Amino acid sequence: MLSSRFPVAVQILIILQWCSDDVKITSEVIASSVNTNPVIIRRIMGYLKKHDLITTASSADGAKLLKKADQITLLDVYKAVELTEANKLFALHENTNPYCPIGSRINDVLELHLGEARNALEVKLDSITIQDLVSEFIPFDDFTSSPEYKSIERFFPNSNNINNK
Amino acid sequence: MLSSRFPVAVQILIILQWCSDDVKITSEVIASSVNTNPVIIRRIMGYLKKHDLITTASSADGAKLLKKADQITLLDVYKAVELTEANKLFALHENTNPYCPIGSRINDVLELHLGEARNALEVKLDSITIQDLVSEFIPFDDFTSSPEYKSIERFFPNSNNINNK
DNA sequence: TGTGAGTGATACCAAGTTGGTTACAGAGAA
DNA sequence: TTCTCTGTAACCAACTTGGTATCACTCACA
Repeated sequence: MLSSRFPVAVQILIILQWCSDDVKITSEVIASSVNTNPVIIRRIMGYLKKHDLITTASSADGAKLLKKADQITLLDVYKAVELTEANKLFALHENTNPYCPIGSRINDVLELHLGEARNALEVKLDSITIQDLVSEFIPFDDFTSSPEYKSIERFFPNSNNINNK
Repeated sequence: MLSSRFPVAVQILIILQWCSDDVKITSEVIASSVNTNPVIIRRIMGYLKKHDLITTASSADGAKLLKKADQITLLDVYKAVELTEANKLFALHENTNPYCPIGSRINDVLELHLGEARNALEVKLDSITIQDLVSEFIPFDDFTSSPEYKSIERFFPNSNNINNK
C-alpha cells in the first residue's frame, strides 16, 4: 500500500482552491482539516512547492495555488509527492540470477508489462483535476453564508480538540 | 512504492509454467533464479497456494500450477500477494476533521476517484496472463537442447555463488 | 523599529513493513 | 529408515512512515 502523502497533498490543494482568496490558509488550518500535525503539512507542501504547484508565505497571506485548479491533475500531485526514483510503482527484485534464462531477463519483461499497468493508472490520474474534486463539495460562499458559520477558526478548529483516538 | 512480493510471485509462476512437467521445482531452485532465500519463496508460495493458484509437495514432485497459464492473470497474482485489506492501493488519512466541510467528506470523494484510478490499473493487470509472459522467454526445450545445458542445477546454480553484492 | 505569526528545517521517536536468516518439526517418497 | 523438502516460527537489521518538539529566520504590520 502506498503512503498517505498523496491523498493528503490532494486535500491540501482542494482546500487552497476551495477557500476564497482572502482567507489566509496556514499549515495549521490545513492540519486541522486533515487532523494531523502542521509539520506534516509543511513537509508535503514543500514537495508541492518544489514542483511549482503552490507558493507559501512566511508570515501573512498564507499559501496559494500557482496554477488554475483545472490545470492541476492528480498525476501532477502524485508525481510531486511520490518519492521513489522515477515514481516507480512496483519494486522489482534486484540481482536476479544472470545464468538463469528466466532470472536473467525477468526484470526487462516485467518492466515492460508492469509499466503498461502503471501507465493505465497514470492516464486515469491525469484525467482528474483538482477542480473536478472541488466541485464535489459545498461551495465556500454557500458555507460561509450558512447559519453555522462564524469564522474560519470555527470550522477548522484545532485538531487536538477533535482527535477521537 | 509497493513491495517486490508481487514481481517475485509472477516470476515463480513463470518458472512453474516454463519448465517441462517432469522437472522438479523446489523453493530452492526458484530462490536461485530470483537470487534470494528459499524461505522467502515459500512464504510467497504460501499466498499463491491459499488462493488456489499452485500446489506444492512436501518431498517429491515439486510445485505445479493449478490452472492453465493463460487462465492466470497478473491481477490474480496481485490480489493473492497484496496483503492490505481489500488490496487497497492508496492509504487515506484516517480521522479527518468531521467539523470541516472538506475534511468530513474528503475520504468519500477520494475513494471514488482514486478507486477509478486503481481500477484502471487492475483492468490492465487482468489483461496480461502468465502465458503471455512465458512466451517472451526462450522455450524450455530449446534451452535444454542447447550446448550449454547440462542439468537443472547447472542453470539454476546456488544463489550464494552468484551474489554480486 | 520592534513584535508576533508562520515557515522551513532539523532532530528525534515509535510503530510497522520488508527482505533475509536460522532452526526445526513433520510429511512423504525411495 | 533415511533423505529431501515443506511450512512455520522466531529473530534481525534496515527502511519508511506519521508524529512531535525545537529553533532560527522571514516578513507584514502596528
